This record gives sequence, structure tokens and C-alpha cells, in this order.
Amino acid sequence: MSLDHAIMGFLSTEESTGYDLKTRCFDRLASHYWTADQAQIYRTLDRLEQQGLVSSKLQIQRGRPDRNVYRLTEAGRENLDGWLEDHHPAPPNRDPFLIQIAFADHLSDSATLELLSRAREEHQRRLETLRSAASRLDEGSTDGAGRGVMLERMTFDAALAKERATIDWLDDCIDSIRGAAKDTAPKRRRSGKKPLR
Amino acid sequence: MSLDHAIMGFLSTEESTGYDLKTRCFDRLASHYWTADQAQIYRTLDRLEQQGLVSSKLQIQRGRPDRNVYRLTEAGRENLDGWLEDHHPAPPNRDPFLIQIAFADHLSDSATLELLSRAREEHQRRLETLRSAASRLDEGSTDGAGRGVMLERMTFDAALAKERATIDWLDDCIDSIRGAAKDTAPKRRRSGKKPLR
DNA sequence: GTTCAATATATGTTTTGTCATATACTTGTA
DNA sequence: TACAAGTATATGACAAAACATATATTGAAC
Repeated sequence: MSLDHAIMGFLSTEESTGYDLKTRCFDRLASHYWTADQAQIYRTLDRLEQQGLVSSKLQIQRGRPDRNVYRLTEAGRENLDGWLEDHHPAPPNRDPFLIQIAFADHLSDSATLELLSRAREEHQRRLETLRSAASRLDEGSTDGAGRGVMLERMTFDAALAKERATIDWLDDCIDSIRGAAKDTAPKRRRSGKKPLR
Repeated sequence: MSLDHAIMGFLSTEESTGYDLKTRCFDRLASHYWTADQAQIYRTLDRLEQQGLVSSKLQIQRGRPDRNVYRLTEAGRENLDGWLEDHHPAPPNRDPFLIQIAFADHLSDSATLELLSRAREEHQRRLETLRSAASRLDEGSTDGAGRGVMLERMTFDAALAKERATIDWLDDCIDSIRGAAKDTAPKRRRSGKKPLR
């Protein structure tokens, strides 16, 4: 499972608690490629420990609740390395928004355009969030930074590229529908080059 | 749920059986934006019928097994139309491949490049499958074709755009890693323009 | 002095999706 | 005549993910 290996990946550089995995790792560092529920993380840690892939020790704290600190075991390291170097077929595409588009024949042009522009806004917001996260990464690292930072940057580039592609596609859709609506007016469907973003 | 509305969407134009929904609708028409297991489809149809959103009648056939033909009810139509015109927040991005990239620090350059080029091949194949499905759609429809065909074409454009973006990104990653490997050689990281696809 | 936010974990339940296997009938093929 | 392929549905088991709640402590703000 992917979540297993994401958790093991985070534990491979630094030991951590369930709480930290949720708040620092998944919510902050990985939200553009994976998310996980708190309940799911704790239960996965339990299972990974039963499988001998991680181990934990209870850390008594003063001023704060006690916590379970997890680290990757040797078996976990081997399991992770094996998974990392294997090719795993990409999961099928699932996009609820495209279900809406596919059956939007029932909808009026204005309702369809409303849907498209709301989606555009949402993806625009995501794009901006991604951009600022990526530049925070760039600033926080020295120039010829290490391999790790480069790979992390790549995950942002992937997410950014998909958001940009989605926004461009939404713009094309908006143009197409507007063009088809007034097909008496001077035709200007699919400009090829998109302006202002 | 998305699957509910995908099924209702298919039933909105034509009554159909569970078998047809699986083989003709999901596997053939919708695989680039949604997939569904056969078991899931039949169980969903059961539930939708209990909820009064679809109804079925048993059709006795000769030479073939009997079959249950489902159609959308009035309640189903209303439910579908409501869902279609509402904005639904996009689900979080989930990409197991990016987990691999994020933690590929453990991997050698050659293992990482192998991973990237295998992913590229896979997405290239997907792109070609999409292209031929899209041109089959174009050929099967007259020139100024209706709204329905336009919307269907849009779903292909979305899938195509994302595949293209992914392939471009993979090419960039391959360049970056090759560039970083021999950083003594003339620098040519990130060309900006990608050749041959 | 009480409420709110942060830290920290646990558990019950439901939904969604996958995998495997079973049945049953017909037509075409080897 | 046996066997595969296509049509058609059903069910059991399980994995993955989401949603809801619950507990307990501390420090800061109001």
C-alpha cells in the first residue's frame, strides 16, 4: 500500500510520532501528492509495528502528553527500498468533475460555464498554494542543493504542471462553450495561445 | 457519491443493464475518468433502486440469460440534475509515483532514471490509447456535432492534457537527474523546449 | 476562572473500492 | 464432444479511506 511506504519514507530520515506524521509530514510536506487521516495513520503505525517494519518507544514528557516515537527497523528499510525501486502501475484516472462534464448535456450553457469557472477558481487557488510552497522550499535551501531537495522540488513541479494543464483545459472549455453559444458571431474557438493567468 | 451519478448519467440517456454499464459504459466510454468494478456496479444499482432513484424490470431473453434492465426514475433525474449543477470540491491529489520520487534519495541515479523512464513509457501508452479513442469519437460524429459530443470530447481533452503534462514533467526530471549526475560536463539542465514526442 | 489552541492517541462505524469465486445459458471452434 | 468466449448476475471477504467522537494535559488569552 502507498500509505505504508509514505510513512516508512518519512521515518527513514527521522524518527517521528503519529501526531508529527500527520501535522508536519502529511499536512505540510506531502499534501500535494498524498493525504492521510489521523485515524488511518495511527492504525497503520500499529499494523507496521506488528509486521516488524517499524518499532516504537514511549517517551514520557513533562508539560505535554506522553508520546510514541516510531522508527524504521532494518526490515522496514529493506521493504521500503524494495518498493522504491520497483515500477508500480499508475492507478486509473478518477475525476468526478469529468463525470459532471460528461453529462452536462442536461445543463444550460450558463450553468455549465458557472461550473467551469468555479473549477477554474479552485485550481487557481491550488496553483498559488503550490507556488508559495515551492518557493518556500527553494528559499530554504542553498543553491546547488542536494539530491533530496531536488526530488522534493520535482514533486512540486509535477503538481504544478497538472494544475496548469487543468487550468488551460478549463479555459479551452469555457471558450468552446461560449463559441458554440453564439455561433453566429465571429468565430474564435480555441485560440491555441492562452492570455493572462 | 460519484459512482452513483456516473451510473445515473448513463441511464439518463438510455436504459441499460449492469452488464452493459460495466462493459459498454465504464470500460469503453468512461475509463479515462472513472472506473468501476462489476460487483460495485450491481450493488450500487441495488441500492439506487432501494432509494427509488432507478427502477428495473426483468427482461426474459431466449438464447441468452435473462437480464435486469434499469432506467432512471423521476426522482433519479432530479437527484442527478441537482448534483450536476452543484460545485463539488476537487478531491485531494493522490499520486503513489510521487511518493516514490519524494523518497528516491535512497536510490541510485540509474535506478531513479529507470523508474522515470518506465513511468514515461506507461504514460506514453496511455496517451496513445486516449488519442485513438478521441479520434474514433471525432470520426463517428458529423462536423458541427452536438453539445453531447462536444462535452465528451472535452473529457478526452482533459485526460490528454494531463498525460501530456505528466510526460513533459518526466522528461524534465530525466534531464535534471542526468544534468546533476555529470555536473562537470557542459551544463544543459532544463531546456525549456522539449523535442520529439 | 474559563475557554481556546496545541499536543497526543484511541476507537467505533460507515463508505468505497477490490478481489475472488460462483452460477447458468448459448454459440463457435478445435 | 469438450472447451473457450460472450452474456448476465450474485455474494463473501477484505482493504483503504473517511467521518465522528472520545480522552488527557498544558499554556495562553480573555
